[in-house]
Amino acid sequence: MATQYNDTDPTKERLLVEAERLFANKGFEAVSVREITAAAETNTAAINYHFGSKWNLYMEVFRQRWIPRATQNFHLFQQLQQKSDVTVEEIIGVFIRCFMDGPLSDHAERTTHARLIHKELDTPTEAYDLIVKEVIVPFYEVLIELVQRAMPGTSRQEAMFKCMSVFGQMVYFSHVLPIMEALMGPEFLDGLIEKSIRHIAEFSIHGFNVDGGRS
Amino acid sequence: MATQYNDTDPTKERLLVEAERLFANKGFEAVSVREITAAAETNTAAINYHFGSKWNLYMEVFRQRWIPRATQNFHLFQQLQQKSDVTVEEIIGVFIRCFMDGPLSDHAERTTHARLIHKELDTPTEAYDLIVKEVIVPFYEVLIELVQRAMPGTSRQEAMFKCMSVFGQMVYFSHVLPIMEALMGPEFLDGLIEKSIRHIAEFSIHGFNVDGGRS
DNA sequence: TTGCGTTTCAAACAACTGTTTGTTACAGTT
DNA sequence: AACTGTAACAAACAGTTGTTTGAAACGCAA
Repeated sequence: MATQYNDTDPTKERLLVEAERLFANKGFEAVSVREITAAAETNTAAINYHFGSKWNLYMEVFRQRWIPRATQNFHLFQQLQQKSDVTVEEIIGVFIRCFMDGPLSDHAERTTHARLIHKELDTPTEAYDLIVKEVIVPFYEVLIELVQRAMPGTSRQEAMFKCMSVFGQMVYFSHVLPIMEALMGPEFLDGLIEKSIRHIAEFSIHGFNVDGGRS
Repeated sequence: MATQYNDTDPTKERLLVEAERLFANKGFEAVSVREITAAAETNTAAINYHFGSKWNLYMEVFRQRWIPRATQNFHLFQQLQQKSDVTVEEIIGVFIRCFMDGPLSDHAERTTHARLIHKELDTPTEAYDLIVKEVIVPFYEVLIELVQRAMPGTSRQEAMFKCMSVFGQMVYFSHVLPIMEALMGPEFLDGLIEKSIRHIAEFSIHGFNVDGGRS
C-alpha cells in the first residue's frame, strides 16, 4: 500500500503526502509520527525538523494540499460564472461533476480529500476556520449568485438552502455506498456511482422547483 | 460541564454516560481512560473492571445507549406503517421530525447521538457493522416499503435513493449551521433550525416528484 | 462475629507518545 | 583545504497511554 518514491521526491513532500493519507483515513490522534515517518521512509525526527510539530504538519496538509485541490475544483464554477445565461440544470450538473467525478485524479484522492473535510466538519479544529474562510464561504457565494441568476427572484437564503441540499446529498451518498450494498445486494454495486449521480441530479432539479425543461 | 450524579447512579452507568459524551465529542483515540473515569468520578481501573477494556466500553456505548435510542426513534415509523393510506408528505414529515426535533430529549443528546454515528460513517469500525445490521438496514427497509406504498410503481432502488436524499440533507444541514451563519450573518441564526426543516421538507417533496397536493 | 463475593482504589506496569538532542553526511563556497 | 548551512539519523527524553495488581472497603448472608 505504501507509495513508491524516487530519489527526487524531497522528504518534506513525502511527509505531506503520507500524512494527508493517514490523517484522512484514521484521524489526527490515531496516527503517530512514527507511522507517518515510516510511510514516508524517513526517520522519526523528520516531522519536527521540517514542520516544527505534528500539529503543524496537519495544518500544512490543509494549507499546501487540501486548499489548492479545492481551489482547483472551484475553477469549473468560475467558468460558469462567465456565461451570460445559466440554467439550474447546468449548475447542478457542474456541481455534481465537480465532486463525484471532478478534476481530481482518481477515486483515492477524492476519498482522501473528502474524509479530511468530513472529520473537520464533525470535530472542528483550527483547520476548520481556515477552510471555511478560504474555501467554503467564497464557494457558496459564487453558487448563490449563480442560482440567483438562473432563478431570478430567489432570495439569498433560499439559494443557499438549495445549494446545501444538493451538497448534502452528495456528501451523504459518498458515505453510504456500503449501506446501499447491504440493502440491494452486491450485484447492485455495478455503476452505482453513475446511478447515484443521475438520481441526485434529477431529485435536485425537482427540488429546485423547476420542471427541468419538460414543459 | 461535568454531570452531577447522586449516589444511586451506579459507576457502570456513569461510565457509559460520560464515555458516550466524550467519544462523541472527541473520537475514540482522542479520549483517554483517565479522562473518562475522572468525568465519571471514579478511578482509573474502573473501565477495565466493568468493561474489560476501553474498546469494549466503546462498543457497549453503542449496544446499551446508541441502539436503544435509535430504536426509540424508529417507533414513529412503525406507527406510520399501520396506517392504510400514507402520503409522501407524511413520510417526509415524520422523517424530518424524527431526526431534527424528534423524541430525543434535548439538543445535546441529539448532537451526541449524531456525532457518534457520523464518526462511524467516516471511519467504520466494528461498531459500524453492528449499527448497519441492527438499525440502518431495518430502518431503510421500512422506509422503502412506506414510499412504495405512497407512490405505487416506484422501484426498490428508486425508493431507497429518494430516502437517502432526504437523510443526506438532514445530516449535512446539522453540520453546517456555523457556515450558514458565516454566509448570512449572525442575526440569521434565529429560528434557523425551523427554517431548515421547512426547506428540507419542501425541497424533498418536490424531489420526490409529487406536486405536494397543490394540483 | 465470620466468611464471601463485589466493588473501589492507589500504585505500578510495559509500551508508546511527541519532541529534543548530539552527531554525522553531504552538498556548495571560499 | 577548511568552512558553511541544510538535511538525515539513532538515541534518548519526559510524559502519557491502556492495563494489571494487590490490598482495602463494602454489603449481606450464615
